[in-house]
Amino acid sequence: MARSKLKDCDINKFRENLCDVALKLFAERGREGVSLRAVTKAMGCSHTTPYRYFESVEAIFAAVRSRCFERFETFLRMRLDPIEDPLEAIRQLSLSYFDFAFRNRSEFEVMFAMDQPDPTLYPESIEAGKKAWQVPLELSRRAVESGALEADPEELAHLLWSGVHGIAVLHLAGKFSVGKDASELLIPHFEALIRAYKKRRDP
Amino acid sequence: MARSKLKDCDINKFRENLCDVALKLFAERGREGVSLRAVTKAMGCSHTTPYRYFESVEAIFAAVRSRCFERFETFLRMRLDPIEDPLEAIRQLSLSYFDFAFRNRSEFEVMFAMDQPDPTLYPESIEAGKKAWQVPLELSRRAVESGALEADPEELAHLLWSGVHGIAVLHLAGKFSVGKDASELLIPHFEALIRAYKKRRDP
DNA sequence: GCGAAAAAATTGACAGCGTTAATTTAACAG
DNA sequence: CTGTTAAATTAACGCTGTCAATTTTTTCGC
Repeated sequence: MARSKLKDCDINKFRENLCDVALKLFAERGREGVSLRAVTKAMGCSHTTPYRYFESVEAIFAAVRSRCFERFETFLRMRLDPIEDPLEAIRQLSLSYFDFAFRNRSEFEVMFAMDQPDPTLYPESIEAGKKAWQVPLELSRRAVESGALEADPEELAHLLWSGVHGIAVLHLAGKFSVGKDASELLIPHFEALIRAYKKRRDP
Repeated sequence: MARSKLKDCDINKFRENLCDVALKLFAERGREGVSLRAVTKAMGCSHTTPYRYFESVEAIFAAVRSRCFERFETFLRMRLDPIEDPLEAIRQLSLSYFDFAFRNRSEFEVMFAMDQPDPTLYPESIEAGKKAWQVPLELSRRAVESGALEADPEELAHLLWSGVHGIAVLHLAGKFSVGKDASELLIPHFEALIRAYKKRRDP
């Protein structure tokens, strides 16, 4: 047994505090403005202190990523839980997903950036992502079980998720600068998906 | 008139050469391995020379981005042009889009990263993006005009694009690590879109 | 409580990054 | 060849993450 004088509680306290500060800086300065040195300065400690609690700055961002996924999931559930009608809930998921991405841009970026290190290195981060993924999955299951849609719930959830995600990231990357606004695509996407998986009267 | 001794030809020569080297480094070392200093070292000039031809490293990446979009468009057209059937072409677009993203990851990242500077600062880059965007748009138009599908071509193209794009970026971000493989989603996505926009016999 | 041992945090240094200013080299006209 | 201008270079600055050496703080046996 490692005779560490550092109790788990203290470790987590520091890590949580660091993540809190990082999230605050995200909101204030954006992703670019958040570095190891910037965060530690905001915390009031030296820039090497985190190395006692994290392996590297990548590990730090992985922890922050987990927090973001938790916040993301909470945000979605808060909006979707009150909605009873399964299809209306799916519609609202699209809008809420985009809404979060738009209003918490930095968090969204750190969650879904393409230049992440191998996620399997940070299981905690994967776990948080999986938990958030349950939201669209549960919604799809509900829609299928209620008889509103006819589909493999997992496939439906994947298409719902990736479709909305594509709209969100293309918007954030500025690729919709011409023509349609991204938010105008959310409803057509929702409607097309419903049309594609609507239960037919007679096959 | 600016009495610059630097002919436009020479300017473009340098810029093109720099982009070529950057693309080569992309393939060799990935996006992370490409910096101003790394590129200039590979070119055999000092790290400040590009400042005579570009305003900043952001401007450099904007130029590289344009090149990537051109290569992307060429790649897609090469695969799609021989295909006559409009629906089969759309199917192939999904596969080819993903294929490019998977095999030219760094280029795809620099094209679609969420942390890009305001794209309106680099009109050339926007223009290249718009040109590539014509590919799915033309395909959608063809599918509608041929009577295979019934849709607003622009809306259809947007949903086709964003759907496939979402699958690609979620895959590259490692968010499909559990369960389904990304490429298994491309066909369901294609089929759902076709189902949603298939012309009905009797309305 | 005190001194020794261990833990935690700090400082200092390093290589890399983008950027700017000062300097040197190259090119060209008269 | 000379003087002027363009082009490229070197030097420096502040920033980044990381590692090693050092100092401060905490803990524990006596």
